[in-house]
Amino acid sequence: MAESPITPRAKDFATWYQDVVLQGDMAEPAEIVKGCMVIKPNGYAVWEVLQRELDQRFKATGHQNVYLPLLIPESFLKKEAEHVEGFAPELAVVTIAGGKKLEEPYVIRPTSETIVGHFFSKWIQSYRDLPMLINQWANVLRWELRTRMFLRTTEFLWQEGHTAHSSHEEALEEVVRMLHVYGDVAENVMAMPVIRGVKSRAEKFAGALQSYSIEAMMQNGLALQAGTSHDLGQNFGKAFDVQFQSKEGKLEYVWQTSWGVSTRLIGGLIMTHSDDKGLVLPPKVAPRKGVIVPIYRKEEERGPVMEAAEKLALSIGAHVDRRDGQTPGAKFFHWERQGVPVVIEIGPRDLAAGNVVLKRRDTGTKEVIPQDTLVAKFNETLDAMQTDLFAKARQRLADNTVTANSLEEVRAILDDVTAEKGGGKFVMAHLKDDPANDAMLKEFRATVRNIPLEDHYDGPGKCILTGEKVPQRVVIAKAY
RNA sequence: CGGGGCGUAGCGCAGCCCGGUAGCGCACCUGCCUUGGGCGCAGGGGGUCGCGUGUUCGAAUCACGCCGCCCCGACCA
Repeated sequence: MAESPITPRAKDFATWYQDVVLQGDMAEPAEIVKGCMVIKPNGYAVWEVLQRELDQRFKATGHQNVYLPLLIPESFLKKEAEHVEGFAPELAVVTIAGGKKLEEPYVIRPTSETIVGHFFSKWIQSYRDLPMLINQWANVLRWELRTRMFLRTTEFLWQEGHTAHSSHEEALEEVVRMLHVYGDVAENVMAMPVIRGVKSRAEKFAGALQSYSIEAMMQNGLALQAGTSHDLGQNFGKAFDVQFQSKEGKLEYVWQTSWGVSTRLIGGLIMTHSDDKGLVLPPKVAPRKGVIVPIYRKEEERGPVMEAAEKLALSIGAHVDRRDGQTPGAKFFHWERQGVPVVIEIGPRDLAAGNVVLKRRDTGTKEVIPQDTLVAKFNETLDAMQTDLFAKARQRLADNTVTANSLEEVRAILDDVTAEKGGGKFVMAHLKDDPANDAMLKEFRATVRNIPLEDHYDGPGKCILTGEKVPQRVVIAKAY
């Protein structure tokens, strides 16, 4: 594709984000389908890495994958009052199929709790069938008013775990366990620090007793909900009659959970690490960790250089940029924009000296090293970059998290923040968990992101709105 | 859905106000030459000007309608 300049973050953060996605060849707007995007090979490869990392962890915690229908009978949605109310505005409905009007319309799944409820009721009879631990990798569709690639599109890819348990305690353990799986992948794979916490009542999932989330901070200080895990209580169990016979022989409703992360993670990844030169991918999610750019001047140099390049590539599993007619300079720019962690140059001079040149994407540092140390140095550089990216992001989170002890302070901090200007903050304040209080924050377009599990900033205090004593501070921020 | 911007070659744009049959840069193709951070020169291919209707002898250009994209808000993973 044609490669244009990237708008600097400081000038226009939203445009910068778009430029990075486009220039990194991650995705593009579907254009012919409103609100949808095409995830291109580079973007999909990152998704595959995330899928693999997550799926491994799901399996390790006892879950199995299934696939459920895309179409859900409309009546299903209505069985859980709060659920239908929450999703009704964003549903797409199929009313005609096979040339005939359907007796009962289907909705295209916005999520699968209802259809899971139906099948759980078929599959579960006894406590021996519990816990039931399933997950599905799927697409879902929500008619969004405003879309941004990866962050919010009408159709997106995600994973939704659904589990049923015999007790609330066990279900809650599951909810928290999966929240920590998400936190682990976010921090240790994506190098994206997150705050694990409980959603406020106003922000919880429609139909859940309680929702948990991991919240990340983007480079402009805005929050991104990067994953959610819900305690569904017995709400869907009751709506879909999911009962089991206990050891004691009593019929009881199951306790369910659901949890999900989506392709939105890729948006978070981009807005956490990338810079004005383009995409920056932490080594652990980079589909291509290293690329070798061969350099030769004369035709007789070409053979030996290519040979050395191929051999080195094999030793570290790197890709050789064999394209002819492209100058090395053009190739460097190309791979830089693709976020490749390490680019290795090898030319006649290196060949003569037995060296290679190693360039690290995030710091831009170049190092000349002996060829026989490449494997070690390459891996070491990847590790260092992974560690440094996380440290840098964590520092940014710390630097932009502040405390406030009154509504006025919160306002002063958040009032003038927009996505364009950047400079958003996470404000830690005491606030009672009451939807009426969340509503007060709307005035400056902020929301309660979550109530952290780890007590980041002191203990109990007085609610900045009502003066009531509350156990801890909550995270207030503007969000995507 | 409200406000703003935009839609002309694969990409970025000019032309539109003042109607006369489409141009520039990059990319692409051919040849030569080059290659350690976006090589150069020469030649060449490619567009029913987002869609529709209307006004006109004639519409990229004017009018009306529609569609899509981006930004800002309300809604949301």
